[in-house]
Amino acid sequence: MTTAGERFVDLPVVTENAPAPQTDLPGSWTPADEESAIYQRWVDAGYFTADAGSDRPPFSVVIPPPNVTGSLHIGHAFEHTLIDTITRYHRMLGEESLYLPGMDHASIAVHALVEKQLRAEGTSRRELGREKFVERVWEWKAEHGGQILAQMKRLGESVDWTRERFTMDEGLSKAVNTIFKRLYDDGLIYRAERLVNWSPELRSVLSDAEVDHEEVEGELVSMRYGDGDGAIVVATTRMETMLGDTAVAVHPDDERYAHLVGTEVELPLTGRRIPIVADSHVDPEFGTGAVKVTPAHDPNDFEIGQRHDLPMRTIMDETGRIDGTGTEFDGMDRFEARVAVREKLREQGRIVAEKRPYLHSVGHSQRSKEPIEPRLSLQWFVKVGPLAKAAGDAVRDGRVAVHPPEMAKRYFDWVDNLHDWCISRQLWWGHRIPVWYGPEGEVVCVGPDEEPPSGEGWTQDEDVLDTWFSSGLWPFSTLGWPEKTPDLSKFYPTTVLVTGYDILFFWVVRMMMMGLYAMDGEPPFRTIALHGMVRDQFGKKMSKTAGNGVDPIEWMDRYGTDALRFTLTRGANPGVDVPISEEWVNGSRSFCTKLWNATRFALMNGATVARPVPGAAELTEADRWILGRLGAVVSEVDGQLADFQFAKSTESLYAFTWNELCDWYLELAKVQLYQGDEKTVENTRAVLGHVLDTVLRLLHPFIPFVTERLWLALTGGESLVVAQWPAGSPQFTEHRIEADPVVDARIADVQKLVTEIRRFRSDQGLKPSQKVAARLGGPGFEEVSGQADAVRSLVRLTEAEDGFTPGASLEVVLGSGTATVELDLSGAIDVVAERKRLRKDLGVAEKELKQTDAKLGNEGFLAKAPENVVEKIRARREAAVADIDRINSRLAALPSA
RNA sequence: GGGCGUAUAGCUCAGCGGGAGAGCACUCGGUUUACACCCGAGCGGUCGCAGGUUCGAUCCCUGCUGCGCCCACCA
Repeated sequence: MTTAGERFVDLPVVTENAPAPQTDLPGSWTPADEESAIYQRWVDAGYFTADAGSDRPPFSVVIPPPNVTGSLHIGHAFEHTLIDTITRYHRMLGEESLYLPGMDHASIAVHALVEKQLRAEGTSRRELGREKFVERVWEWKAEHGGQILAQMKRLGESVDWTRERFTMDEGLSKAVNTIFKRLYDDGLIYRAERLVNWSPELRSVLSDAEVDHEEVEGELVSMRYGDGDGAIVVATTRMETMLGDTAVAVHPDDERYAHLVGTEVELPLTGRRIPIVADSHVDPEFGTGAVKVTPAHDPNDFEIGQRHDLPMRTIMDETGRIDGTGTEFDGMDRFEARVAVREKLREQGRIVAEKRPYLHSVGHSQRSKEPIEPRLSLQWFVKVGPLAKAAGDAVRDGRVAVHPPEMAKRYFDWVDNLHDWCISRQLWWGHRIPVWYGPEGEVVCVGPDEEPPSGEGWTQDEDVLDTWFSSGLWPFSTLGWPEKTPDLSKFYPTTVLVTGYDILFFWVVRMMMMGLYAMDGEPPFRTIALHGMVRDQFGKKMSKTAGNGVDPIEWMDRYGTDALRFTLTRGANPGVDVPISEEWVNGSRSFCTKLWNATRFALMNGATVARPVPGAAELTEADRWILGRLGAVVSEVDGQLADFQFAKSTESLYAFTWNELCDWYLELAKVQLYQGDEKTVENTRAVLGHVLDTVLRLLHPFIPFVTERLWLALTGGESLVVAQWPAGSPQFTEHRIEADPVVDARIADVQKLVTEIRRFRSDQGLKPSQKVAARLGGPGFEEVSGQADAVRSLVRLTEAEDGFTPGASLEVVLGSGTATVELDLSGAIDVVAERKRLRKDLGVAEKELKQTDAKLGNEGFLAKAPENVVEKIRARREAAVADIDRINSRLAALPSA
């Protein structure tokens, strides 16, 4: 992504409707009272509404559509904060920015929810019938759906509410239908009988992506098929499937069984005889080296069955009950049957061995959590080969960037190994498959503007499409595709997709495939920015069962939205998980308060943006220092934000605001404001105004509310939302004061001097507020004498009067030389404390001398190290020697205890 | 089973070839006229273990160990 400097566009200067600047602020920021009004003002002003007709360069991003059933959890809050931060950044850069909101119809999740309600009412979706059920779902949506949208307002998201979309909207349904028809006509959608992932609870097929593998405790049971010489022992974790066995397989090279291959063995409990076949898939090392083969209920066995032309015996109905085996087990649930079959075989003395518990991995339905059942079934599939290749190539050839780049490998792993995608679901809520079957077995795929075939015997396919089928179209279906809308031409491809690495496979790959296909090779986004998962303060995954889940709404209530947003972005390194805890949110609130108070101080002291900052020649060293630092921070933050380095950019801003602006500049400014001449006071007010104005702009994408409130008070501008981003803008670069190394060194010396004096005072047990008479001098002090008043003020020293006799003295080594501080301590100094401190310093200096000596005595080092490094070490050694001398003479001068 | 990542202060993490850093926590001192949601000072680490490359390794390489994640059809 480019930075501001390269892509700056002028924003119109708006002054109408601008409130007058305030000179005073309330004592504290109360987010709960102000946020909603500020948000409403933004919406009313239309700041978030993108204009497709604008000639500014576009920026667009679509929300990863949350489930209509969902409410805002911490993961959303995180993702949405990042998206909103990027969007606000681009909007301030002057780009025509669209952040498009919406929701996903979440087929399976909605079924689960509404069916649960129906159960509570003593009915079911099948009793209700398809039409009534779907009606019922729409009612549910109207009443309870989309809670999350209101919560997004709470989070301050600058989304374009005029463009809100839902995957079941008319327009989006049309997009789904259009692309289905096109894929069908291109031969990329087909119907086939396959062994699929079946969820008995949903009574529907699931795609591979909707199946999670979990380690579970089962049992591995070995049992004997047949008797006498022809007997063979096989092992299984799923006893009940033996009812559907149609063969036993052994490895072709396995000599133990060579004599049995080609023979038949009697399958217990059924009376059927099944063949023993040789297949190289079998691992002779595992178990007995003989495998029971159930082609209709196991993917491996299915393949073995195909190779050996074995019959497929389906032994379960769609609810997972044993069915059609003609045994006593018919009608039993699969788990019930598992036990029953085992016990029956035990009675017959066929159980040879049992291993319990036996840990193995079993596929579970992601939604309903029950173990999936492989099942032979007629379903619709997308032939992903050509689509996946295009999706891979788009990243390979750089048309789409993956951020962080390491994640691209994972992306390739997926697109290169994708199996055909099962898209039909035996559900009712969703986009119904637009295929009609005729009385003579005709199959017609009906396009969006076509009439379905009429007449006797024509019926539409009962199934709906996988939810991810419509989500895959999201980046262009939401912009009006298949119509050629202004939105589509202005905002497609979207600039960036921000999402978690956990759905790279699920969703991102699908959008890539669909986008490239539907939009003639134009990818759906230029950059894929992947973020991590939110975790608790110990890095543990958050979950309800672990009890470490958190409610972002509660935190926003308690600490303010900005505090939550700032905490989330502070932890957001690209692709890395984010730990969060309430303590840290509290810390972020402190930062907002600090910012508030700094601005309040500035306003109380007449800070203004009305007067431009004068040139460097008229400014004090402190002014030039803070302005130089400000310029550096502007560039830093701009680069980091353009590169999705959220954590680094907030860290830069935090450190600058707190540790430089507040801790040092504001203190130095007090001296200028209270003791300076009129000119200095005016200049200081302008510098304060400018620095805060800039910092508030930089912080606005992260913490929009408090910055808006403060900026309006400070500048009287219309709104930060549409204010200019400082980097790259002429308004800011023209008068920019570059960092000056001499000035920086001077201020660094002031800081060191102040810190050393404070340390001395602290060691001596002086109360921080107690004023002490002192004489400052020495060659080093001469250099910083311009800041003498500031130093005295910062460490509570008063000017020594004539005839002053120091009780203690202190030497501070500065970059420009040594400064001496002589203090009247109104009595003897604490010799013990002082000696302790000096000894400690001496130890540090001696260690330094030893280390540098070792380096400088090393010939290899002198020969091969770069000159500047050697110089640095020499300087360090000299400084250490000087320190040792100084400390020793101080020690000698101390009165003995 | 395959792949990826990670190991730095009590906690969460930056740094990634030449002097160990931040925030929080902790200790001490503070009602300094923006801020106790604050200010100042301080304590705290042989940078997972073992080798190697280098004048020099927390940083690069190899191995080991721990942790995390993703993928996977071990009956």
